[in-house]
Amino acid sequence: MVNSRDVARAAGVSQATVSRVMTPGTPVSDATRARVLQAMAAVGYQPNLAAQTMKTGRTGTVGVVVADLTNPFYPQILDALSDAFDEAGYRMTVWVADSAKNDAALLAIRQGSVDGVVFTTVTETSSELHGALERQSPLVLVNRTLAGVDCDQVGSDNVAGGALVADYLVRHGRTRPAFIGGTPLATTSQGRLHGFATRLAELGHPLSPDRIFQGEYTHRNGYAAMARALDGSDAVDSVFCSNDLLAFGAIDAARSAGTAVPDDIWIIGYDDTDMASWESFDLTTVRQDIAGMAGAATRMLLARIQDPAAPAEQVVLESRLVIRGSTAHQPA
Amino acid sequence: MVNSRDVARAAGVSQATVSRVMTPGTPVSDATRARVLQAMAAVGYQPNLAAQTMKTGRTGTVGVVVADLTNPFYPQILDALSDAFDEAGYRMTVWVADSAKNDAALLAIRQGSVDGVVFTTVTETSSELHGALERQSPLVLVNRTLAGVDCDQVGSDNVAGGALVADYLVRHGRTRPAFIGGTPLATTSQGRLHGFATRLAELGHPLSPDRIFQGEYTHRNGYAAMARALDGSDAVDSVFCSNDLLAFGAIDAARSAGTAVPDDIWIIGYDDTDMASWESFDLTTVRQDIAGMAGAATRMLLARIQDPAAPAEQVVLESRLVIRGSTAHQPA
DNA sequence: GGTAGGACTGTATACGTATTCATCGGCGGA
DNA sequence: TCCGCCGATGAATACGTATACAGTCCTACC
Repeated sequence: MVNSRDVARAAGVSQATVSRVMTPGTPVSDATRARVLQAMAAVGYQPNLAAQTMKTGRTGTVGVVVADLTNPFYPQILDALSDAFDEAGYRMTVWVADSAKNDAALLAIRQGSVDGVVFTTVTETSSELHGALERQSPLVLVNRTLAGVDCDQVGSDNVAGGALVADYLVRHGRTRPAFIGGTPLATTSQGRLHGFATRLAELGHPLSPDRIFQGEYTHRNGYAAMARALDGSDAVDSVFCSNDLLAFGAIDAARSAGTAVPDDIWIIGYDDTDMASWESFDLTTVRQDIAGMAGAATRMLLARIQDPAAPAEQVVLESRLVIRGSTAHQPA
Repeated sequence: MVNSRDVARAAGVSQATVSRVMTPGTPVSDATRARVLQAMAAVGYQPNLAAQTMKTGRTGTVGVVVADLTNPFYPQILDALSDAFDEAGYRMTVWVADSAKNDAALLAIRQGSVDGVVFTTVTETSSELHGALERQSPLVLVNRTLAGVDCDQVGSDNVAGGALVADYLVRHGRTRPAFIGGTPLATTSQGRLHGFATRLAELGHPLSPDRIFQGEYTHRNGYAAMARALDGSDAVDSVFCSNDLLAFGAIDAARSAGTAVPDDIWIIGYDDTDMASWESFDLTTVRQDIAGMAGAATRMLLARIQDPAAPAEQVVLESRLVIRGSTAHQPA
């Protein structure tokens, strides 16, 4: 492994000068700079990242915890985060959380292997998380947020999103909706249910508990819940799924059962993933600004790394309803 | 940041002993070990990864380059790789390749920020790649492989897979197939097309060039290609798509055009991603052993890191046809 | 009972870089 | 002409860990 000393020898300068050439804002004459750069190219020098990290305490790497890549929402946000960090000159380490990988990510901060972490899937307040916050470790919660936790968070207004759907359904005479939600541990699902149920009640069509189905955020569960909803004695005329993946499962279940969408039943999702616009699904859904979330998260995390003691910032993005074929197009 | 010296002071031992406690195979008395472990817990010690890396030259991190997370194949393989590396005690850095991220990954090896890299999406032989191989950098090609390049590779037998499909179609009287492929730069698509066309010719039903559509591996392109295929004057009775994502697009296009699947046209994909089994698609497809590929890649990369000079290994996994509803179920 | 050897632990050092401190030369102002 | 300042560079050091080396003590065996 060729190091800066080798370059120095080749260029006839000291190791310190080689280092200076790579550090902006340090005085080096044009002549020596040129000589050093040429020597670097000649010997194929690459600075050793571990050594740089040890000296500066910065790794130039951030971590991202994502759950369940089979939910297309996460690849999309990962994609957006990747672009954003890339542009900022940061590398990105990914933990695919099947269980308690959150703690692994927090550990990584303590080990100094990442400068900060983005969580996309926090479910509860672990003691590890609290510890990390007390230690002022740079971290940002995206998507799933936690009320009452004093740290940078960026999410969308799930309550408002749920209310949007309630408004839309009732306005079009769909007053017997069901709700298919993700795990109750997910704050996203909680918020959407809450906003949905509350607004329905306000509009005089309260959501009965036996029309609420909850489980993992999977296609399979969306399918199973929909099957049960269709089986119920009372006729459900619409279904609000707390994410697109569940909605896809629900659509598939309806299709299997011979129930027509949207003629017999309306289906609405949440996220507006790319797949929602595919003809097979053509899903009416609440659009989340995924790129906006990723952009805000990146900005906030980098700012936090700069100044760990700054006051926490909480960003809430607007959501809006995207109407497609899984609900009837009513000409005004 | 608390370091091993702090632990040593707290435990009343030398820094070297603290280090020994963490290194298996070094002699430490039970009493000291206990005292040190207790001190570690008391002060909240976490070893500094950068320093460890600098001493040992090993980072305990591997890199993975994936392309296009919107193709469900990649999340699945990423998931599998994540599990495998996790179990092996390695961290995983992910590059989401939108362009020339391959070079970034190779650079990372030279910078010592990863011990090795898995490529899932190599398209051509860059000079960077050659340079890395000459430098004996540990790297493994998965999925897309390169003939004539002397390095560890694991892929599936795309030629055989294409032939499987040809056999199946002709056996069931579908003799006017079209082929919708990914970019010709992708060795996977090349191989599948080659196996498909060759076997068709052998069976007396050569694939005419105007029934070959190629483009990016996207839903959109699958849709567009299918639309054109349906527009053609001669009646295409089946379509082989070189991955599932294209097939989903093709199914959507057929659905939009009012062409019934499988009654009017058969559609076959490649990969057997989870989504292929969703009722909306119910896609006959060539199953790739994704977990097997990930497992082999992990094993090979770690072995390569152990011994960079070992002879290169090339693994080819079997594929098999999974028959579903997008082709007619013919009772024997 | 003496000694060899093994188990354990402390001291010292090196990994490759960034950065402080000191040195040197040149240049401008008085 | 001389002094002082600044730009440019080299020498030296520290980051936190792993490990070679050396020392100490104890046990076991002759």
